[in-house]
Amino acid sequence: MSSLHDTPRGIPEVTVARLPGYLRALTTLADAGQESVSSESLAATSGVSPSMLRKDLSHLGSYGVRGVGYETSRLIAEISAALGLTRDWPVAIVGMGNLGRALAAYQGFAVRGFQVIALLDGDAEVVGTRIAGLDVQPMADLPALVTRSGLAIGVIATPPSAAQQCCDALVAAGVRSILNFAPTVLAVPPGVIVRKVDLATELQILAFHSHAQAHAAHAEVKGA
Amino acid sequence: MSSLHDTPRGIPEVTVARLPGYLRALTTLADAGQESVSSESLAATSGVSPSMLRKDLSHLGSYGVRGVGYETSRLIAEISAALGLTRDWPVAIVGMGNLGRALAAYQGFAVRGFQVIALLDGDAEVVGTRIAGLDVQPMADLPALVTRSGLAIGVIATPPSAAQQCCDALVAAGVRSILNFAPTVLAVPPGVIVRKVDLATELQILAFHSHAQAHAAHAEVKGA
DNA sequence: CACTGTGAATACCTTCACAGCA
DNA sequence: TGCTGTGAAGGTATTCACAGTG
Repeated sequence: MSSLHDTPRGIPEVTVARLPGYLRALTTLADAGQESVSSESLAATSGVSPSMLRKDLSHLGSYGVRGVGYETSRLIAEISAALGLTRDWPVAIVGMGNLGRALAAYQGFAVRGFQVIALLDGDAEVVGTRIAGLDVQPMADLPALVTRSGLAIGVIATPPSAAQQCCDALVAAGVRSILNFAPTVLAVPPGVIVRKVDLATELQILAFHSHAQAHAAHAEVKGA
Repeated sequence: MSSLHDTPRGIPEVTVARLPGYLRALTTLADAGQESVSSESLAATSGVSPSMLRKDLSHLGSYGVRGVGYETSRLIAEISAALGLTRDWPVAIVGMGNLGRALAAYQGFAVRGFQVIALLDGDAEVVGTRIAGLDVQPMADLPALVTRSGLAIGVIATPPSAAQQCCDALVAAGVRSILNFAPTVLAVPPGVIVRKVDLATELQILAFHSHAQAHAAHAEVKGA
């Protein structure tokens, strides 16, 4: 029943990755005053198929009502609980270059429960400067941040050459969840989870499709 | 043989998504002077299994030498060609809020072949202001950008409420590849490809794992 | 009756294991 | 001999189709 791709609580990784989308769709519906929603309608809003939505939700439990649908507020509560959004998650950003500063200034982290509590940099020149209302701290402060502030999530925004070293420092301090913006493959011990965000990769994937399409269009013209 | 998940040239979507990673690993190796690399070594650098790497590369053709490995420069050329990186891809960013400005300032787009040629905004107040060396243009300029500059990739960095409208404008102007930073599901006609980058989603996935781990640790303490 | 929850079927992706070739 | 390229096997994810139920 449970497999290698299942998470500790038996929820498949792919399902976990889709839950935030459902949560967002539900929040939108709830804000609009909808108290109940069918799998068909919620699936459409979330951009997935109704059967996939139902299968995903079935991993959390049976929170729907047959013949009716899902109670919006109930489902929001259940998904939030499953994702662990009932508590706050302190975040630290490591690397105050172009990207790090952009991330610090961008208010996208200030969503439900996530808060940037510290900015760090390995360069003594940068430490102590003030960015987006926070004093940049040295890497040596990491253990104290974990102990005192419960830091759980680290964001790596360093150049690729420094990423592994910063990752090691985060892991050594006790951070178990890392969001990596550096274009590098990070090596981490078991139990530490890394997710990667890479603009260059995304653009190259888009380029492939534009390229393929231009090709196809050209072939069509030649064939006609 | 070919399936629904295959791209026009018969390369599976998952493979396309991994090619940029191989390309980066290869570039690193080439810069270090390595002229040849085995699937085992390249796979390790790219963070995948050797068999997956070989299967992926086999979709592009037979560019390896049995008993030896892959010639670094040759493979770089072949993957670049497959991804369509042999030409330039002009990019426009739509939405000059917090995120859009951060993206415009961040030099992450300035990788091989990608160049931000225009910044756009729907707000007349913002149009005409200068950001990161470019004058912000009105949305009405989109068709001309596509015609005159060959704009092919649009980046949406607007608030979610404006995202669909901007997406429609991009599509109407002829843009077929969209990178969406807004937390919304975009509806697009067939032939248009959308990729999504969402910090909130990434953080929530990480929260799930931290949460699950805290749970597991707690259970262990109780059980002991 | 309408819609959920779920076994069964299908499609897809990854890994295995080895044939084939420099 | 050593490593690639690939059919076959195994495992995962998605869709189908319908039994179950408020």
